[in-house]
Amino acid sequence: MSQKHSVVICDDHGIVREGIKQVLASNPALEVVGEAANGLEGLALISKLRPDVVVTDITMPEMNGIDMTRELTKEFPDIRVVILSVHSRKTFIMEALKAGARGYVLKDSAGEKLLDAVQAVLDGDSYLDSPVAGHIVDEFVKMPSASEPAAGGGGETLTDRERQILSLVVEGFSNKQIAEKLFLSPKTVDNHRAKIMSKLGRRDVIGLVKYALATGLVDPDTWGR
Amino acid sequence: MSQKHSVVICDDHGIVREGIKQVLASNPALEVVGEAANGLEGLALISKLRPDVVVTDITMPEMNGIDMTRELTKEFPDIRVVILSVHSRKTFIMEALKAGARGYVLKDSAGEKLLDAVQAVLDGDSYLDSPVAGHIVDEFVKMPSASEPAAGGGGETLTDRERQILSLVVEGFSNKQIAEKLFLSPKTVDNHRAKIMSKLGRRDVIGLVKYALATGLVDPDTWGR
DNA sequence: GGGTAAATGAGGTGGACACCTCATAGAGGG
DNA sequence: CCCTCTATGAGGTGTCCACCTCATTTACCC
Repeated sequence: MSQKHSVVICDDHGIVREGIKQVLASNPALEVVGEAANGLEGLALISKLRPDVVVTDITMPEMNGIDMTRELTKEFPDIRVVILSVHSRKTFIMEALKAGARGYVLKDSAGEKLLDAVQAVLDGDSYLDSPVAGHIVDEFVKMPSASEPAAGGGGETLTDRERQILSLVVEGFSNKQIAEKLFLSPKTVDNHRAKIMSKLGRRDVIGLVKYALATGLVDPDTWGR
Repeated sequence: MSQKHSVVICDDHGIVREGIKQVLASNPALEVVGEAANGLEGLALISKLRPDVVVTDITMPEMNGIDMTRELTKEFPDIRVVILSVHSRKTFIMEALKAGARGYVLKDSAGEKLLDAVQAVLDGDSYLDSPVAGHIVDEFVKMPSASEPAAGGGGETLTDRERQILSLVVEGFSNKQIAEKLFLSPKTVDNHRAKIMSKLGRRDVIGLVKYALATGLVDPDTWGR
């Protein structure tokens, strides 16, 4: 008899975490061992707790769910990630899967789908919500043998670090604040920033914000709070 | 004892509805009698079921939660409405209260607050989540006299010129470009800009962009590219 | 092992901007 | 008629940032 499978939940809204917890509770083989409100918190918690599965939102302050997933699967390839998001756009799904997520469920869907997804990734399978699966199929059909899709739309691909810093810039943090947050020199942040702008062909912060909103790096709905 | 109080839930995300239901289930005096995924559905359902309380999101397709509340309280003044939202902006809260909502809880908050809010409105009271209450207090403090503009730094009314310049700033134009466009001295634009920031209590361009998007000064859909 | 890319960091320069005071001129209200 | 609000403009100061070059370390790939 195998013991319970541990789950960590990441979402910036308390009510949503509550909902996920309650949904997962209906499967007695699952145990929620921790919760985090953003990607950075999540990473810290997960590397401490080493859960079997992580259920995470995409749009979160500090660090988004996709960047977190990317870090996570790099360091702990055994941990399965299920993305639970409001976004059904192809770019999100592609990014999430490339980052290493094995499950993708829309928040519109019933709780049962989340349970199925968690079960699937625990079995080593993948699970895509049906509207999501449709988009992915479209994508592969359209792709002949492309080398690099260069997701993010703009032109060049940003590195992990660059995306992370970009999202902090767009949140409104200054170079100095970002440097303190990430334990870097302000000069390093400046350099990353310059690289980002050169890659994206933008000349100011507003251009970066537009890029971030257009590509969904930040959520247009909750960003403007 | 009195019989159970009936509740209808409106939210466009299944998982969130699930969460709300589970939270409310911990109070045995409450019974969720129906769910809707948008305001129109909600209105139809509510006029059929006549629940004691409605718990609703703001952002929903077809009809948003505030418009729904307005219709609702006009037709059925006895039905209490609790808003459950991600938005902590004053404008949302004020609109919701003016529309007739008696409770306002942020999704960031713990589920317990929602239970308290539902209990409060059932008792005929009002309930405002603490960060929300803070904003409302700001609003009333600001009202009696505008003699102290610098102190609060809260939301004040912009003049036409200020709004015009703000929208150009948010579009990404520099002070110099705006000056040329409006046949002004760059210094004048700078002064307006300073006044705007002082009025809105923001310290950088990103703050201005957030304000403009949140208040609809620029169109979130077309702005991003 | 050499090439390439990413991440880190430093130096310097100029420009844009946030923040301050001050001044003037017109519109509107008591 | 004064008083306030708005719009216009100027002066100055300091900070942050965009843009440049250069250097080091790590890592991955052929």
